[in-house]
Amino acid sequence: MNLSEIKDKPIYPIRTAAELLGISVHTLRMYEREGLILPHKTGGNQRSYSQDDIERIECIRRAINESKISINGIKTIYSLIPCWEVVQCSDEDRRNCKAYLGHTKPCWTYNHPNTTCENRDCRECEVYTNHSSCDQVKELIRKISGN
Amino acid sequence: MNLSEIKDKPIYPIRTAAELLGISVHTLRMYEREGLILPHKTGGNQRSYSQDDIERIECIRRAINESKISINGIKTIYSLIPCWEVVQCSDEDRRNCKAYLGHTKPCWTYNHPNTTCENRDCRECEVYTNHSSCDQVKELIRKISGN
DNA sequence: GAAAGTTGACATTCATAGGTATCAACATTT
DNA sequence: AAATGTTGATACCTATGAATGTCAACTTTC
Repeated sequence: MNLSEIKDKPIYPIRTAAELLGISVHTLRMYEREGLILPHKTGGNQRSYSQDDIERIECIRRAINESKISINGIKTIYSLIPCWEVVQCSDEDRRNCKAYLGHTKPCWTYNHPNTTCENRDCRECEVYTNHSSCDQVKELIRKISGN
Repeated sequence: MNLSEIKDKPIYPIRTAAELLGISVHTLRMYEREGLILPHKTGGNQRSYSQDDIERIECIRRAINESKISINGIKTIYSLIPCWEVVQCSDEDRRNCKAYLGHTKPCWTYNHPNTTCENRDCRECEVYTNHSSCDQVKELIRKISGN
């Protein structure tokens, strides 16, 4: 198992994750309801957080507490990620895709029937895993421009 | 004079603009200090608002009041506009450009010495004039992707 | 089987962002 | 000349977003 796989291993139950982050269990569920995070679930539907999840949530909390970006602001920023370039979906897919067309919710909060994304697990998708900070979002926008 | 020139004619002093928008004079100055708007100035350094300015501010207020995006969130979203593709600046320009590299403030809030932008008036620039809403920002990101 | 998890609802606390008000000293507009 | 504008500071209000707590009924974990 390589490093990136280790970091994505779900190891912390919700209470432990909350303690590590210094926030309440309630808040973690709220972030999930808002579509900011996609924690692993056990067979019995219990949340389980990886080291990557912890770092992602720390990043989100910096945006809220230090950069003073509201949760709806973060959702909007995530919705601007050019996911279609990452997954290289078809023009046909794009024409019907709420994530491609919209600008309010992250792409990973939508169902994607009949598209390239329908068989992909958003949790594993680079759009989700590599873009927790504004920094990374802008880097992608720079990268896709021009070619 | 064509329609777009008429709509950009500075005609309202700050008090009138505030009344049209139903907000205080103070709030208008605050939006400007935050870098959300660039009103015209008279020879005597007094603000003067055009119809375009009014519409832009209405758009910003919808983002704040309806979409619940904080001012810092709006600034961050504006900072993601791929301005470099609009003005077609050089690679050299980009390497030294705070707007290209950063992700906290709109490009029109920076000075741009020794770049394509240094002789451009940001007020007239399409980056500023055509991207007051998230809708328009995303549309540009879609447009620049892939070619 | 005890501890910790689940969803959903509801009530509440706390901090602060967004917006207002006022002052002074001064400049511009009409 | 009077009205309206400027910057900058300072103090203040208030609406609300972020976060917490609790309860019930139930399930999963260890």
